[in-house]
Amino acid sequence: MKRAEKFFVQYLRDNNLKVTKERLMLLEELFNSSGHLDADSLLFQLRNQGKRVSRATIYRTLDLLVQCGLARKSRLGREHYVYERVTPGKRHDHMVCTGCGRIIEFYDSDLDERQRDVCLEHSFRPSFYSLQIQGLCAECQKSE
Amino acid sequence: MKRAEKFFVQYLRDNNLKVTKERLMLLEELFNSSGHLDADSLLFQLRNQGKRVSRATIYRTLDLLVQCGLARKSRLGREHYVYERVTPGKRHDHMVCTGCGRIIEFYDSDLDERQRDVCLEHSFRPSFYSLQIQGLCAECQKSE
DNA sequence: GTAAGTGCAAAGTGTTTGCATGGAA
DNA sequence: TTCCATGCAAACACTTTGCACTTAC
Repeated sequence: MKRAEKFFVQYLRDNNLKVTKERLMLLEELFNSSGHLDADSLLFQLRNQGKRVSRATIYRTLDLLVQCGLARKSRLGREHYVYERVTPGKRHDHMVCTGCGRIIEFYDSDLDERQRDVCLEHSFRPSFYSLQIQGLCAECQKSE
Repeated sequence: MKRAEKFFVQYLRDNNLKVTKERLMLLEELFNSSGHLDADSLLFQLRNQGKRVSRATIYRTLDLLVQCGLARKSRLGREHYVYERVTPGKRHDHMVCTGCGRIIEFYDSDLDERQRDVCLEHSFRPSFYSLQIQGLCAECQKSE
């Protein structure tokens, strides 16, 4: 966490950007949260702690975190973007429930390897958390 | 194609819905087009043929086609929904370029099988075209 | 004739942007 | 003191909805 903050501050300095309390706040919140957050969840989490930021700043800061490689932004099958912290070396993929939006993280080395091969065949370069499986989670199957 | 139309008409009748020229038109257009279309592309393709429908009807009809299983709706990593015809028995998966939005269809039996296993392990039921790989296509890698 | 479908325009989402004010360096 | 960042509200892009009119059955 401290490491991420150092990295972020350095990145800001290197790019003539300013180190503001809002930016550090957002970084901390994202790194303290596990899993996938959208801009609004982040906003409400912060509000609950009495910290106030505008939506615009959230979007702008998250973009910054994505640019410097500390976060990843993706559209996991639903109506809005979700952000997650990047943990180098800890690869994982996602199952996204089209019923309730739940996101399951998993890792399977065979699948990972096969994915790599398939991508090579199509000259396609997979991104970091690139593979995603859509379907229904156990809960949603029950209530069908 | 005729088969799909018959099926659709039957579905409409069974549900006390009406068989309108707009609905048949949309079905035909989707089935004549290969690949993935968003609502607007569909609108413009039809306009170019002198056929006029409203955007609202397009969305409403596409939903209908999804409900009866003739089409699939998904958010393939970009800002809007895309629709594609369902071709039973012809499984395929998608690579989505996060650079330009291009969608590559592919099929790999090993990957498919492994996917099935992983899903079982998590009591997750993958949907029809469930697997998606995000990354950069060859073009977009060049122009980096 | 009646219920359902259509087009239009308005309202909804979630995200981005322009601009005046505030704050880090 | 100088830019850059912030908050606000307006703009955006895409999708959905309400309503008066039209059409299938």
